[in-house]
Amino acid sequence: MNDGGKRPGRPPTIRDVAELASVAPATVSNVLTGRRPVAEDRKQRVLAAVAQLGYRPNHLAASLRRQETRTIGIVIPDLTNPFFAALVHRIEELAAEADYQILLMSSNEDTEQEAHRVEVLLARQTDGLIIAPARDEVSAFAASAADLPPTVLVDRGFGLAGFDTIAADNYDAARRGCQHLLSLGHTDIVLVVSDTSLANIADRIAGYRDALSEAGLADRARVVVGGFTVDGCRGAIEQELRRADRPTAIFSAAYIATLGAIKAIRALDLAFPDNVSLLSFDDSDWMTALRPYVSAVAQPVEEMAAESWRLLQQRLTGAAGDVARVRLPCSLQVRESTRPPSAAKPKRRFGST
Amino acid sequence: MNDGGKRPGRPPTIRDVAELASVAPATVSNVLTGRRPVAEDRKQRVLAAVAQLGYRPNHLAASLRRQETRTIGIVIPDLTNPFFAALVHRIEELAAEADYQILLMSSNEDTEQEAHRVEVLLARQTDGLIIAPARDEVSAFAASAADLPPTVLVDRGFGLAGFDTIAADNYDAARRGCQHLLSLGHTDIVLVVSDTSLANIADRIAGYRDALSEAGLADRARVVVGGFTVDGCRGAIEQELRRADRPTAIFSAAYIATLGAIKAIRALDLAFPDNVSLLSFDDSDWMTALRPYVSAVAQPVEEMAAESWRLLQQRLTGAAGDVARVRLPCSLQVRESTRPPSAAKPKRRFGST
DNA sequence: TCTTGTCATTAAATCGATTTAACGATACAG
DNA sequence: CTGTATCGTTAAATCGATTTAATGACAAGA
Repeated sequence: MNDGGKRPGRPPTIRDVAELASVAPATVSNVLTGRRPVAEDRKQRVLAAVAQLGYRPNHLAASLRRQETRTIGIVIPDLTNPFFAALVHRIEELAAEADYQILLMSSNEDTEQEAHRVEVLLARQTDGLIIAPARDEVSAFAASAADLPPTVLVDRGFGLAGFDTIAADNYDAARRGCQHLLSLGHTDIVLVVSDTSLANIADRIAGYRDALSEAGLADRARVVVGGFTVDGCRGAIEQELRRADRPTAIFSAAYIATLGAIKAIRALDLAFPDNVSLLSFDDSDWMTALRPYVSAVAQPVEEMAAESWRLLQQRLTGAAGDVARVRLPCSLQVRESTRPPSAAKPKRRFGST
Repeated sequence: MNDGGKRPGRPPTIRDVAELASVAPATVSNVLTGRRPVAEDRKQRVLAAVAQLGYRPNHLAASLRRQETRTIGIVIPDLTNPFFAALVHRIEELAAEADYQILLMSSNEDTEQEAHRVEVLLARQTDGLIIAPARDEVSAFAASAADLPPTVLVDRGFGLAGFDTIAADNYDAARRGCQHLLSLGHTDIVLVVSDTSLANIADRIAGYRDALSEAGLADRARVVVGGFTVDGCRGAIEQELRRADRPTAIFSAAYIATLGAIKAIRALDLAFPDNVSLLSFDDSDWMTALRPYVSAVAQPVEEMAAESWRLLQQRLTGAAGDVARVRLPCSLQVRESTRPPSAAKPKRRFGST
């Protein structure tokens, strides 16, 4: 409200505060940062001046001098994917508690955009980076780990040299999911994935295949690629469901694949689990809102976020040792959409519409 | 890879580049920013030096000098709400195109946290702010509009003095939604909201009430408050559904309320639209994945994001005039969950589980 | 030949903080 | 009473860029 008559139109600087309190700028700094002791009376004068001027330290200047921005960059493929939204949400929360802020960028699953965004973050002197890479190669976003500030890779790029990496145990999760379906008696299980080029997905495929092999059904593996859109997945799944040897179970190995699967089943006037069992990778509130509850493999998003932040913070404070590789276990939520295959395969129609 | 022998361990500065190219730092700046002309031969020398050293301008230093950070702060109540996730996603995309980066913060629906986050953003010299406030008063996050850089308020705080504000036309949307239900013959329509203190919600309630009044059913209005959690909403709705005079239609006026409503209906072994019609505020992919498709009032998220960015950018470039107030229309998606009330009110059980 | 003007170039000032190093005052040991 | 240590204080240097203002070279005009 009252600018004390200093420098009209511009926010007050540490110099203004110093002048008003009749001390040196360094003293103001010492009061505010608490780095060095300041006599009580001067401290009060400074505090009063700060209050009177409504002084707010320019974080930019401090960052430049300190060579530390307390900013971390986060790059994710797509914020509209609830998995990444939840991840970012939690990381932001944890970072804020430690007085770190986040610069958020989406790569839109595109390596070129990703590389550009990382470049921008580097220019902005972010203290650290948390990246969920679009691809599993470092070359996509940096020449090498050495070119980057402390960086942790989450969800993708697991095990890349020089980085702390965190991912869900996709292999184990897919294997257990498939075993669950096998234990129900399914032998025709289609795995629906978005894209095969990601290690994540490759792991899920491997887990699925291994579970089948262990059951002596290696030759029954059927993997369908639906792409990164709901409609793409839906189309691919519809095609499978139209075949004469229709699968008795669908294991949708991605968030969009699940949406696509549900829509496909519905589009063909089929029902789960009556006509096909459905198992989803990625859990959400909707799984228990849908009519028969949808069984799902739940990724430990919160833990992935927590672990990402923990590892990054360790590096930031120099308390880190060798690069860490953390695999976090998924949990299998058996609900209603997975049941033994019905021998008759009845085709049920709906009353509505 | 090769640091040219300059300053080991520290990234090269403009001085290093200048020295290597045998020019003044100012010349390097002029080459890189293109603000003043530089002779071709020197320009080439500079560019070569930049490439050799792997020089990357320190954005912090530039920001400090230019008094412009090309950073905008975004504060939203909750990133796990798909509405806000989509909003942020789109704004980030648009901002990136204009070479602006975003600092993202969640207020967690809490005004204290919100005020603190805004304070942090101010200290960081963000050029502009986009806020979806936790409450509709300015006092929650600033003494007044004058204390803030160019700021637009989106979704909430519509019409607050001194700000560009953008919101969906909640009143009209709720009114039309209710009219739709009325036109189907419903007279017992319960409106479920999260919280009544928000203007947004008040508008929805008003639209709902007005639609009822216009139909001469003012006294039939029933508004249920479920809070900000799915379970809270579910509980509140279950209670309504258990009453003897069970409503024939539920209008869930928020994302969580819809989830709660669906879960409540299911928990009581009821079905929509057979036992109760269901109309959702906020659309999503899931609405057409659920068994009977869920009718919904769709908020224009993309447009809200676009308009937010457009207005902010106008202010940033000084091209703006009076504060703008933009109401964007919602669209009513009539699908399968809304139907005429059945006279018999049959209680249908599911076969499964 | 001597201005006058133009233009690329650069030395120096600047942005707003923090940190270093120097300083002066006081307290204490010898 | 002198010499040393301690401690709060501050002038000045610093972070790494941009911008201002001054410089010098050269061309055109008188």
